[in-house]
Amino acid sequence: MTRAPDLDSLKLLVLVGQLGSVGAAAERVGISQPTASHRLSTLERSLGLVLLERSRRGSRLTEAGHMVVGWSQRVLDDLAELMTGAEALRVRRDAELHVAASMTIAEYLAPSWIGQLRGQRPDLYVGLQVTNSERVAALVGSGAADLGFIESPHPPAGLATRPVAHDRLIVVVANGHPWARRRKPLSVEELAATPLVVREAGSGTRETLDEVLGRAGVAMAKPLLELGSATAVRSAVIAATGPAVVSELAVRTDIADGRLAAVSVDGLDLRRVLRAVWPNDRKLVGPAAELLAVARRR
Amino acid sequence: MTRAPDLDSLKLLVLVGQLGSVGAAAERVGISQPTASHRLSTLERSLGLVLLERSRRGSRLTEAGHMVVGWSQRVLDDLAELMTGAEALRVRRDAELHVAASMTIAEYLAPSWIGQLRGQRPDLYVGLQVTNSERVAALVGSGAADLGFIESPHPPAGLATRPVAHDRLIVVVANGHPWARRRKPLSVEELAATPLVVREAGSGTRETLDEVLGRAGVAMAKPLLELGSATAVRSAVIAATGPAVVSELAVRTDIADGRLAAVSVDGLDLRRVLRAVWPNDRKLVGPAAELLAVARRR
DNA sequence: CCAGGTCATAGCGAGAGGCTATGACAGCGA
DNA sequence: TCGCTGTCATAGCCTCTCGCTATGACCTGG
Repeated sequence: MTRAPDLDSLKLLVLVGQLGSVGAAAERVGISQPTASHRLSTLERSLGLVLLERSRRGSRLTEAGHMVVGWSQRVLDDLAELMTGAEALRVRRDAELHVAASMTIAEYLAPSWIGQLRGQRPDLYVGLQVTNSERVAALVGSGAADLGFIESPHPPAGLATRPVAHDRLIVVVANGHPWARRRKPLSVEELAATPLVVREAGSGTRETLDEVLGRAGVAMAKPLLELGSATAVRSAVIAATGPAVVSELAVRTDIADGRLAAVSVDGLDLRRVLRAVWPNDRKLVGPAAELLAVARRR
Repeated sequence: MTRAPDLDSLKLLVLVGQLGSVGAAAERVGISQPTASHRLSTLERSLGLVLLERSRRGSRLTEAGHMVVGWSQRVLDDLAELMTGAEALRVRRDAELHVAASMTIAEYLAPSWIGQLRGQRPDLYVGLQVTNSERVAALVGSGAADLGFIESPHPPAGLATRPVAHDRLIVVVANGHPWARRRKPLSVEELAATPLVVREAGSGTRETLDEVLGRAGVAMAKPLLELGSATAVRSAVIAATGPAVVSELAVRTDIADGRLAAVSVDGLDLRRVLRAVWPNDRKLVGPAAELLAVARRR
């Protein structure tokens, strides 16, 4: 059984690939050259692969090394998001820029935005508060937050607002599920009649779903399961608990590589706009304006 | 300075979230309850967040805990791909199913496919050989590989073939680059006249690019830089070395969250079909057929 | 009020992983 | 041809992390 490699070694490997030398990579991460050498050997042993072609004039990645670097890169990128996200949650109190966001945005978009902003301004501390869209509006309105991001269908009155991204709720099922092989879209009635795995009442995702179904003139069946985060819903679907309705942001990669199947529903528009909000009377300046610019590009 | 959390602790946290108890999660990963308890405390301290709400009847995730679990989930998923990928490279020799794939497919799609197949058949060992599309065809033709995946524009003669996915090369630039703010698409001539960061000659990506440009009647300028993997190209673009042409698979997430900008090119069709290939005379059976099925669904 | 469940603390032992010092070897210039 | 410089590897030591067991403190339910 191969144990999980530690992240520092992966980072080291990536650096060796970029810098072409074990010693240089060691210096970059602040460890001695022998230590780096030893760590890389350990990594190779633990993966059972030769990753580096060592010579007296430096080290180059082998074929396998290139592959592992590619995979490591993604692990490390995601880890960086985790770290910036965690930091933003942590420094909430005494940050220079106070951001409030609804859950989906906070989980899938905000860390990346904040990370990019901090790439431009490394000494800027950003605080992130996550609540539901209604409370985001209140926080921005009261000045407790400088900038908010909401997923609510109704832009709140009294606040300046601007769309930053689009999102769509989708019906997903595990691969074994009969719906995965359907060729015809589901009817709204069929969907409404089926017990689903959904987010808990009060969440933006759930609200959107209820409202869209209501507008289509149907009432949702009693949920199969109510869960407190998109991640939990996703896990339940993968475990084949049943169909679910969830933001495409949460399952984008699962669908891209076939782990989950998206089921289209006839005549149901589950798109929604993700918006930035800020106090109406103030023009956005400084870090808040920069963050908005980062969020808006794309 | 917050150090990188170790992956085992993240996994433990995810399990606590699912199982609702520290002890149960500890048992699941094969460590003692006190050890798990201690590790979780360490994780909380290192992130500076309270992740669990402990009670005498179990432990529940806090708000911050939910966020961290979501971010961790993605780190762990990527790590799982790394591990299956590495294993597939390692057991190449004595695997029960021999797969050969070109680089882009091997890096971005194959680990997920193999992971899903191994989810169904845990004791099946899959070996992965990565080379260029031409050699993949040769390996399959000679029987050295049971199933191949190629990104070449010309399906090789004498082999059964079936499309499994689509891919597209795209022009990407860093956000500061002038092209990032363009509203008009680039002309083919403009693109061809600009030195680009590209994959090395001989790679499927480079071949596709050369061929498409040739068909459009232009010749590519001398490359700014030639690199040996899509990951390296991506890094160069992020470092603002210059524009690059790379598979969308490599930069999908970067574009989705605005780290890189895609530039459209007028009248250039850079789509390509990714195909499975296998010997013409044999009907696919067993693991090879199963893997093809996994790759084809979506 | 005890039984069975939870999580936390204490103390100990082993091993991972850090460091410095040194060796081996290739390439380059004098 | 002979150092000089730069590469990576090995050896030996020491620290501190992280695992374990044993135990405590505390709810909940019978």
